[in-house]
Amino acid sequence: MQAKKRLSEAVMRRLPRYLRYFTELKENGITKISSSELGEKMGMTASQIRQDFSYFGGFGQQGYGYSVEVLYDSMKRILLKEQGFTVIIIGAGNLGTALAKYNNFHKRGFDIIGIFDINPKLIGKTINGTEIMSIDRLEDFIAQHETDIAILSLPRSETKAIAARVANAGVKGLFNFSPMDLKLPHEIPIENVHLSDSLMVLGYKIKNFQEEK
Amino acid sequence: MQAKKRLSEAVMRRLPRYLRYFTELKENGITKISSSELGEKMGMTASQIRQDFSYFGGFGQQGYGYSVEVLYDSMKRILLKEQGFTVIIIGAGNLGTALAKYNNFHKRGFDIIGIFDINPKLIGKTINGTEIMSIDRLEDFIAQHETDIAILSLPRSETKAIAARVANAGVKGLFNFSPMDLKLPHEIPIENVHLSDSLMVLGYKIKNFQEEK
DNA sequence: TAGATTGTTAATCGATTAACAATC
DNA sequence: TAGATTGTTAATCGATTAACAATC
Repeated sequence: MQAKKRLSEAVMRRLPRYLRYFTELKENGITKISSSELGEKMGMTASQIRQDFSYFGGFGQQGYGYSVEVLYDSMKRILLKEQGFTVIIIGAGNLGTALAKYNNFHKRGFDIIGIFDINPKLIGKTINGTEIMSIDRLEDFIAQHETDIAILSLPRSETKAIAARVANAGVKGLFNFSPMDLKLPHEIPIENVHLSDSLMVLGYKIKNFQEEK
Repeated sequence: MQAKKRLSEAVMRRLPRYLRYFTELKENGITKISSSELGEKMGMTASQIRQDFSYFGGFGQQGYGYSVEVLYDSMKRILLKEQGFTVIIIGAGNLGTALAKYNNFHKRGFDIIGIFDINPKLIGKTINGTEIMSIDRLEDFIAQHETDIAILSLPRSETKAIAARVANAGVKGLFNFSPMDLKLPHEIPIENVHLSDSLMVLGYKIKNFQEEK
């Protein structure tokens, strides 16, 4: 076991997928697995799996394989925070509302503690027990409730300004749904979900898949 | 100008981002740009941009740079279909409804021609002018309306079976929102949007970003 | 102990960057 | 024509795969 170089982006993006598979194995009562069995299941090489795990010092035992329990616990510890992450949603439109009601976030340890909108008609209503507040109360709320993540489900035109406000107020990371590359002066981690981009990639693949036949 | 080897996945995934920037340049009335200026704007090297474009034979003129008009038209032609893509949404829950109302898909040439659900209370209602139909009519509808893409915004437990049904019925690609890796017997292009995975990546980045300071 | 499978080092493959000749 | 900037070839970098010694 040894400390290795900084985890690469490629490996990091595979971690949630590992966690999904470990959860499934656990639920199915499987207690041990080898890198080659896991590779078969996940559609990747055994070598890559062992290489990935070695970034964390390795989770297995030579000659035996991996304990699913150890895999699951280790990956959870690596990816999640003990107390969970606190999340606010800014923009209670269709998408914001859908995300507020999306149960998988909560299951994974992401707790929605506040929702904000500019529309007076929405303010005061609740979604899944969380109140929609005026965007004016944003800084105030963040000052009073430690907030890890702000989900930005806003019109493109509003996104940059609101992103700067929450970053200044002390939010630690942004989950952005606007079709733009968000860059901030005050540097914090940002994850962009570009739905139209993904759909266009699919469209391109379809066009090419057809042509190949 | 020459036909080159098959476009790599990495380059392909950058194409929608190029299109976004070309659209913006056009809207701002900029008519020409060099690879170094574009690289600066997009946060990538001029070399990578020229290399990427060369997969399509190159869009520029030596000594001059690139015509924004040419860039925009070329990328649109590469990514989109003349008549647009036809899309159905399966699952009219919170997420499905939000996607049906999401204007950016339509702007990019993806037209929602049908919505399906199993819930009798929803059937017959319309979202943005599109009727919600019973899932029983799925095969029937696809047979009558050429359907490029099915968006799957369904419970995890339903996803696999419905995916197989639409693939069999002749849909050409799947846009899957369930937190699972969809594999089908009948091989067609699939794009997965794993929102929880992305959020976990953000969580991991936040944890590490904090530690580094 | 013998067999199995890891963790790690080495080899390969692919993607990005640098350099430069071609040419507008 | 001279200057600029492309398209492309070569060099570098990083990620994946293969091989194998360590060891349970």
